[in-house]
Amino acid sequence: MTWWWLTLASATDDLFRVLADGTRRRMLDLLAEHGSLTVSQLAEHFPDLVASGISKHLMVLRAAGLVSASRQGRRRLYRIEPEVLASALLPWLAKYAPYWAGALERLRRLAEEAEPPE
Amino acid sequence: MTWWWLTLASATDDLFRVLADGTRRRMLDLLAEHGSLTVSQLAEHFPDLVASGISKHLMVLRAAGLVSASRQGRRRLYRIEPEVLASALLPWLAKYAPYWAGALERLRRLAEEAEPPE
DNA sequence: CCAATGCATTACCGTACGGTAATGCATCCA
DNA sequence: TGGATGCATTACCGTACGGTAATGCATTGG
Repeated sequence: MTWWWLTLASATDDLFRVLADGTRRRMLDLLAEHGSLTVSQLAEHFPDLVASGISKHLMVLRAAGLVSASRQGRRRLYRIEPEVLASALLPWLAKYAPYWAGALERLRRLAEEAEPPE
Repeated sequence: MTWWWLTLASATDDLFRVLADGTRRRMLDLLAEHGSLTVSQLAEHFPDLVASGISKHLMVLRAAGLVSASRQGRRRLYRIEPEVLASALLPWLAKYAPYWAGALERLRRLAEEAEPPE
């Protein structure tokens, strides 16, 4: 059980709760793919959600530090913050790394070949 | 919104929802560390939970395939299934791998040095 | 300048989920 | 063999969370 007046949840805990929602993960995926996108560009991919829904998910992602926002005229540009995701996820993954030696090697090779956008 | 009569959630989605709970992640961590543990051995680490709570979390982990159980007399031995976690998590991680080249290299080196229990 | 655009924020609602209590069912031991 | 142990399962409750609707506030174009 969680209480609002106690912030004992670890950063890792917060992260997994943020990632537990499929819409937010798709938003992260889109931002990882394109580097940065405006809210309306993001919203195009979620026809089932109204604007406030999009906005709320982006608030959650911002609060977790997984994305950052900057004004661009009257639009708002969202950018992914990959290091935040890495620094929260990779330490946790390290506990299971011994089981995954081969798979991690493949993953690392993927990382070398591809280049991030921008 | 999710409806019970529609099982459109992807395996990845299920996985993140399972991992969203800190208790379940600690259970996985303990099993990753020890290889396999009985329910009461696991329960020792969760003094705030009653037995049914422990059992429910283990049910969720079992349903996701992240752990497997076998009878050991009147005890029940839980074992981690690391490949299931890997096959669900690593494809998702691959999308972000380009951002994490260095960190993944460190992680892979960790995997090489350490050996899994049993 | 003033209506329209782009987005944030708030209030509110229903469902999902974590928790406990109660019950039951094997298995072991004295 | 009968009570105790180890665990699963079910029913039930409160909170957290995802969703929409309504409102507001900059910014921009006509």
